[in-house]
Amino acid sequence: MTVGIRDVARAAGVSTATVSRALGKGPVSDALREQVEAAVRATGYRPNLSARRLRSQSAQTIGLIVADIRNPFFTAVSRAVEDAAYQAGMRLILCNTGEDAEREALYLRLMQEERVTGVVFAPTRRTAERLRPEDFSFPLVLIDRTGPPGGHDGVVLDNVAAGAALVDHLVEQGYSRIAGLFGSTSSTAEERRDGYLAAMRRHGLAPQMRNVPPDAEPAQGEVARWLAEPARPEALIVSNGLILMGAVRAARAAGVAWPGGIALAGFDNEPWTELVEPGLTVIEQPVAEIGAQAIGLLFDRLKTPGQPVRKVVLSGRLIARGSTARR
Amino acid sequence: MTVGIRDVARAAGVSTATVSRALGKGPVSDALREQVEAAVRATGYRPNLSARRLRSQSAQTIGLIVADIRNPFFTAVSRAVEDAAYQAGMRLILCNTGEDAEREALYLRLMQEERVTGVVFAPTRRTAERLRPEDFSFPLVLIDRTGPPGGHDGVVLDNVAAGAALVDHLVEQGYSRIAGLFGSTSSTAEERRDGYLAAMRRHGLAPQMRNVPPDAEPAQGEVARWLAEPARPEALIVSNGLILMGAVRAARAAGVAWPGGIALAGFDNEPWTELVEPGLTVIEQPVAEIGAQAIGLLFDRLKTPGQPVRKVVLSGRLIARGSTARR
DNA sequence: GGTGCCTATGAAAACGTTTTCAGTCGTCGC
DNA sequence: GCGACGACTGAAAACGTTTTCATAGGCACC
Repeated sequence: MTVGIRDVARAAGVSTATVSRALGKGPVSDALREQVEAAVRATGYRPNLSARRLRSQSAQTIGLIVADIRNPFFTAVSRAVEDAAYQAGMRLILCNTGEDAEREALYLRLMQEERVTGVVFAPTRRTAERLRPEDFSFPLVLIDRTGPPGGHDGVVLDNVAAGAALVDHLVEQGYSRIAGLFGSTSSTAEERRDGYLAAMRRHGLAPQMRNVPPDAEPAQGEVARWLAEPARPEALIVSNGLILMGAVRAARAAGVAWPGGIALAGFDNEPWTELVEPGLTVIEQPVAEIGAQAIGLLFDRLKTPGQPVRKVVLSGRLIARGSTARR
Repeated sequence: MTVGIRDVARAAGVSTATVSRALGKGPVSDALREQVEAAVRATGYRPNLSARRLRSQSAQTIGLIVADIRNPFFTAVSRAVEDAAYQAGMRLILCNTGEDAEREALYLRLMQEERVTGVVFAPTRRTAERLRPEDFSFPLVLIDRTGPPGGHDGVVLDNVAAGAALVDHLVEQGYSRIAGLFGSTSSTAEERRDGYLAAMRRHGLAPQMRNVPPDAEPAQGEVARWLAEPARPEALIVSNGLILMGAVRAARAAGVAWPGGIALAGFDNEPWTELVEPGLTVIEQPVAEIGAQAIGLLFDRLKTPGQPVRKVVLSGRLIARGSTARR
């Protein structure tokens, strides 16, 4: 029915071993190699990757597990990962967990069954904590969020510094009643909060913090309530792009302008943060670099399995815009 | 080394066939099934999917090939496709082509080699034209863009109607010098242009059209030039979300306000189109529905291979905002 | 009590490759 | 001219499953 390597071998008048070598990198005479290539063209042969993987015990596949591909941060990172992967001749399996620990476990199990070459994973805090390297037969690189030290390679933003940078910037612009709204499921949000807290203390200011599931709708609700309270803060720092969107929606809905009604600053330099008027002050993450570094760490570990666990910490860049104009 | 089905069989005191049946749906006595499950737990056995696929000739995998996952339209669709796929017990392989015909061909070949169950594909116009069903051994469902009639199942927006709806809306709002800027690589843009053209003729207005590669930067450049010309149009209709972003950037950069300087309308109800001030009038596409329908068509065809080719045409929804306020 | 059928099970074949192993042939060095 | 060696090739094993095929046992029916 479907044409296999034996059909090609027969057409070329050689053995299947020779066909395999001609298509791979084995030693074959030029004459036979041409015969084989002609036979491949004639028969329209396409190798069966399942069979190849089974025999060669190498999947040439990397898995990408993120919370939600619609989060622009993950979208951008995934594109970088995909580029790097396909450039190395690997395919990409994509999984969305929706921040659900059960689905995370499910997909990790799937990766084991696929016998993937490696996995790039942005875990929830809960999963990150119980992630034990010895449970996995492939390199696991964590992005955005990190586990306990010494566990897995990872590439993250310097979140503490970034959180502090936003506070410093706002203080410099003349704000003092600076509140923080942070995501409740990731270690990333925690670190940004820690940076916020430390900087507030350093400036001798009273922190004011809340937590919220890291999505636009819950954030919008929380900010709406907050804006309605009598002691509304002068400025609000939020811990990711989706929460920032929720905050902007809430402010619009309540008729509160920024920075006049409340100054806004957050994370992720998504295109729209510039287009909103006034533009939003954000910490830009080097998304492409994060994806590329993750694949780099992964390949390094494949090459040198025994090397010590590495954590690449990248710096964010503060982009000051109108939303935090001088008070 | 790694634990296989024979190890489980040995541990359970049964044959590998019984283990396979116990894990699948074959007929096994309750007693043995429990023994097998215990053995699986004890050994930590994980089936090898490559082997399973090879033997069972069923990959349980669907491929998704889009131009760029960072295009929010594709992001949203991909999420819907992924949800539906995993719900059906299938995995998703993601490919970005960057509107490059060569990569499209590469990835289609990859899908053949993976022996995937089916593929959801948003082809460029050039590839769509030469897409012949008999070249593929799996169902291929086209989304967003469509090929020659009768070729493959597909789900698309009613682009002609949508393009016309934007014109009608602008005319109703009092505009007459309405220009159109359309993407140059997809049949979708062509159809939207056709709708634009037809509606302009119907209203007795003179069309004014340009083409541009469907990305933000080229669009920004083109719109910037256009805005600088003496006979600037009163209104501009653009054919997708990225081009709309380029247009907005160009207008901002040139200090041209909307709708005063130029009215703007486009496609894709992305979150930021609402947050920009004034908000942008767009045609909203039912993205989740498109993804779900694509998987639906795919499964239908697997079940009933011989049925006639179907094309699902979904209607867009006009969301009128300030960018096209009455003139 | 024999015949036939149905269910549960195991042995072994099969899936389509890559890789090992054992040559074969020509060439080189002496 | 002969042994060793190297480069190329083919036969067959191997990868880890599922599936086919055969068989054993139990049960119903006459």
